[in-house]
Amino acid sequence: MPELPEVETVRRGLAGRVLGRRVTAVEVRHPQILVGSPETFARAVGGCSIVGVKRKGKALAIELTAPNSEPPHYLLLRLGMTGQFVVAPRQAPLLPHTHLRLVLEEGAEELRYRDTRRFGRVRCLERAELDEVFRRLGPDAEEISEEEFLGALRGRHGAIKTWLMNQQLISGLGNIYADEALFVARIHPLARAGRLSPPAARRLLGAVKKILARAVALQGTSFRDYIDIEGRPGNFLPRLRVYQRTGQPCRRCRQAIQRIVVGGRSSHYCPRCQPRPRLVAKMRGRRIVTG
DNA sequence: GCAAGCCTGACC
DNA sequence: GGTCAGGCTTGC
Repeated sequence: MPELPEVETVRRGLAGRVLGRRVTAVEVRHPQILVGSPETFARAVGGCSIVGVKRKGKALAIELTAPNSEPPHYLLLRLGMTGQFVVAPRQAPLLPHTHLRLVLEEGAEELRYRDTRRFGRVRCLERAELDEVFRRLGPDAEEISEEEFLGALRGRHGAIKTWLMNQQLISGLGNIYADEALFVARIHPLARAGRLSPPAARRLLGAVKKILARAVALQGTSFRDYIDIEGRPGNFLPRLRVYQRTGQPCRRCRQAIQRIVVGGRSSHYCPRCQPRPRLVAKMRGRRIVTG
């Protein structure tokens, strides 16, 4: 599932591979993955040069300039759950679920968007619209400051796991890295976000950044479908400590990893390393009673 | 029938 | 405003 490290790997791949190249032809094979009409999309994108690739959270934006020097516009990509964006030789066989082809200048290669589940979306936007999309996202999880992180936790009554995956508060984390960060920070996924102690909150921020940096360095996690623009899987899978390891021994204490559902999403954690915070509250209550 | 990210809409 | 449930989609 493409989260920040996977999207960043795609961004770097594109920046090193297609910058400066022109899109000479557009083929929309499945309009459902587009926001807006295929005709408008093809007209806006065809003939443009790729001049930049930006990312915020899991959102990827390819900056395009038209030959007639109109203001730049952007291709916004959200890979959803099974989206793949690859550079392929034009004559390479078309795999099933290939929904979009962007032919690159000289005609030997093309960019292809593939998406089995079709949860992803591709959209062509003007600068002001992209700014609005990015503005609605919380600070990028790689760049968020301690002040922003602690401020966003304040007053939140929901579970910390759900909070980590709320893209309006902090952008870039999905189910994999949210579970992994909570394990590293030794915080139970059901702990109330706004009730984390300042040390626990700082520990969580440190864990988020550490996990993301390591995953980016290893080109992300290929749990199922994720590949980079050259078709290569990520290398972080063997480093996962809790995600999808239900019943397997914790790498720290050997206790069996448990799975619970939080906010409708499966959550994996170690019951010994990530104890329920409620116990602390009970003990505090008893201490007052026994004086 | 379940899993996922993200959007929409219902509810307080 | 926050919070939660439902729907999209298809391979397992």
